[in-house]
Amino acid sequence: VHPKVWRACAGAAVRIPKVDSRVYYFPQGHMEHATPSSSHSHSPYLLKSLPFVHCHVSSVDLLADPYSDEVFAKLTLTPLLPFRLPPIDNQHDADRNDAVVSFSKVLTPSDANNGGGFSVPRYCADSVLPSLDFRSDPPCQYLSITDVHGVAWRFRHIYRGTPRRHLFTTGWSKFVNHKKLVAGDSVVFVRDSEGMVSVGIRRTSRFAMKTEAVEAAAEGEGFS
Amino acid sequence: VHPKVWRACAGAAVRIPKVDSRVYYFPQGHMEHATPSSSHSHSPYLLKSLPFVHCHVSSVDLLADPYSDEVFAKLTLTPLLPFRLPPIDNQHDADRNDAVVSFSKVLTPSDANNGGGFSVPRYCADSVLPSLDFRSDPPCQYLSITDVHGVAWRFRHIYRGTPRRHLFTTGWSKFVNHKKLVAGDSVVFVRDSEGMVSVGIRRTSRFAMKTEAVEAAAEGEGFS
DNA sequence: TTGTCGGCCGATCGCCGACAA
DNA sequence: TTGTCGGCGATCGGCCGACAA
Repeated sequence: VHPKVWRACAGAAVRIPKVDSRVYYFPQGHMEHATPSSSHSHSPYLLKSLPFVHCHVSSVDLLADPYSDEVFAKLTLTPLLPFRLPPIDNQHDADRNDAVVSFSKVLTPSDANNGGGFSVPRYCADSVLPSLDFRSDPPCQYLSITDVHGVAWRFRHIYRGTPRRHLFTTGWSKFVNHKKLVAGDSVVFVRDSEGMVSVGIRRTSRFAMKTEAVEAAAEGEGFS
Repeated sequence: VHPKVWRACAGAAVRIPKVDSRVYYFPQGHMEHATPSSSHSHSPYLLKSLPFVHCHVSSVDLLADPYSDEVFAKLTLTPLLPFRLPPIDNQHDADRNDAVVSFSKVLTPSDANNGGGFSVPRYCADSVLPSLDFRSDPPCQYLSITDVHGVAWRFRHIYRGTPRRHLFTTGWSKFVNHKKLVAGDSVVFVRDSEGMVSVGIRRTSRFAMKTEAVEAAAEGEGFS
């Protein structure tokens, strides 16, 4: 998954440490996010005695679940128990220089219901999507937008109605049904520096379908 | 799965040994049916040196795959290497006394295509299905038919057209789609001694979707 | 006897502007 | 600006008899 797309899907509040940085691992927080069956069985002594563990981040993978499209981060940590190194800069992003624009919208019932299209917020159409040719009436174009797996989805983007508004019509309901989206889920549109548009989704917290993804996401959110 | 339904689905050619009987296990046959990756790795010496092994059947389970509906038998075998006991009677079926009637049909493209019903062969309608009330015109009834999992399927059974023929209309395509049936697959209708009608399916040999079921079925077919 | 076809009717899908929040 | 609604046209599912294999 492209890092910029991943970040847009995960949301602005999520911070992921860089490779080779140092972080503090909070076992208690990880335990509370894990499933009840697997969490309370191993090494309670260690967990209780160590509120946090200083670790070295040896790998960071930004991944997406093939089934649910949920994004999550997989971190490999190496404990640095005897040492105490000053944390290095986690702020600087190597991928900050290439500009991307993204827009996220929570799906309304009208967006998610079958038989409906998608109301594209004005700002999203203006800043993320390719601009329409307003000489035609109504202005209309077909967009090929790729998801986190690289699969391209084709949407008809039209500007119509009174008053005028941006809509996705043809292709939208197939996307909703295939991704099993419901009202309350979010979609994220991202335009990278070359003008390519991607789409990601973030599901509302009606419980996750895949425990591993939840645990891994919790792992990521535990750091800051 | 009820033994009679299981047998109708598996086909008349399939013979399954009884519990506590003695059978000969042919490792070579089992190997050839197993997947290439798992078959050629273990104990080739034993397999080559023993063309068949005399075994005691300690359990027989007639099962159906929850996803594909494919029926298969699971046998538990105990080798009787030092002994040679005369095989006991495998012919007598404890469940032979209760009479059942069954009919099997290979699905035509018209049966399997969407938008189509199912042509019920005359003999199947006469001998397996409850008889219609021919005073109404056209004669028509709704049938509740259970599959191997005990799930009931409702079919509209009508006798119409010129010339007259038996058809399943409403409910049939839902069954075909849910079971993912295609032309060449078979359906089996069974009426037990109490008049209850069941339906089973047998898929054509475009390759099986679940390896375990194939191996187990091959295990069953290896005996005779 | 029964497999396939074209006709046809009704249900659903999905595009539309109206209107109001 | 944008969420929801009713209208309605196109498409599709699926029931039908005709006809031939």
